[in-house]
Amino acid sequence: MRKCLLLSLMANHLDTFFAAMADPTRRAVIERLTDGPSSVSTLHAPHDMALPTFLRHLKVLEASGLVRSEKKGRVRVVHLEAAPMETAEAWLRQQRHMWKKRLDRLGALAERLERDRA
Amino acid sequence: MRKCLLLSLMANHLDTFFAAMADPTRRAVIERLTDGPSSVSTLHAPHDMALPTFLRHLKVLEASGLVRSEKKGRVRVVHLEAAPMETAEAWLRQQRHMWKKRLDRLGALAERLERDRA
DNA sequence: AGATTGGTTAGCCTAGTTGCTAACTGCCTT
DNA sequence: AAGGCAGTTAGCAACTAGGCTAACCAATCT
Repeated sequence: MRKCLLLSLMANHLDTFFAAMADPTRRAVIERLTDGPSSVSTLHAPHDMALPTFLRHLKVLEASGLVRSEKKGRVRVVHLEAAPMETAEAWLRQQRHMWKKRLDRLGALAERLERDRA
Repeated sequence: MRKCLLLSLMANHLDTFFAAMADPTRRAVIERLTDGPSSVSTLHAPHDMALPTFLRHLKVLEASGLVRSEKKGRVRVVHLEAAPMETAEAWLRQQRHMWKKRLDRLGALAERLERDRA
């Protein structure tokens, strides 16, 4: 029961995380933030879109937990939060691991058959 | 120029990959497929939705390259394709790496300041 | 105080996604 | 050949996503 709750929470996180990453603008923001916090308008500058539109991308990132921000005076400073990325990476690694394990079992089986035939 | 083309191709792959992963039904299918290929209706069984709806999820997965399928007689067999997952995992790892490197630089700087103050 | 800068809210539009049902094709079994 | 099973196509409704403009705070600069 406990585990089920945990899993569904994580599922929800994966939902918002992957959805957040599915947009090139948002991935570019993430890349940009890996070398340090930055203000909204600085982040906005290289992107050819209206500021309100861009702001909504930031909100999506923030809602997914990938990014946090606080306001100092009239400028809002945004910074990266690595934890959700680790969660997702772990999930992917897990899937690949399962997949590889199965292929190994399959390989072993093939080898056994080969040996038996000889 | 060549690199730019490559990057934009990858960007496009990341788009479709992350979008594909943003849905719990589709992630469940991926998990299921890690332990072997399976037919459409077998994959469908545990999901409480109409078959045509489910089929579209499969199409999304196939379009993103995560999955391939071929038809044998009247049944279509679906199997996992690990490469796109590796690409995405690599991208995430890269971002985390950049982030960590920056934190290290920051740590070193702090340490230097500390030393100077002493 | 008034103008400027940085961000925010509200509202609109278009395109795409996710669910459904109904009807159809094409292979297999009897 | 008839029936059923596996999948597919077409078309509809509800909702979300991503873009825009216009108008609006609130902090700073002159």
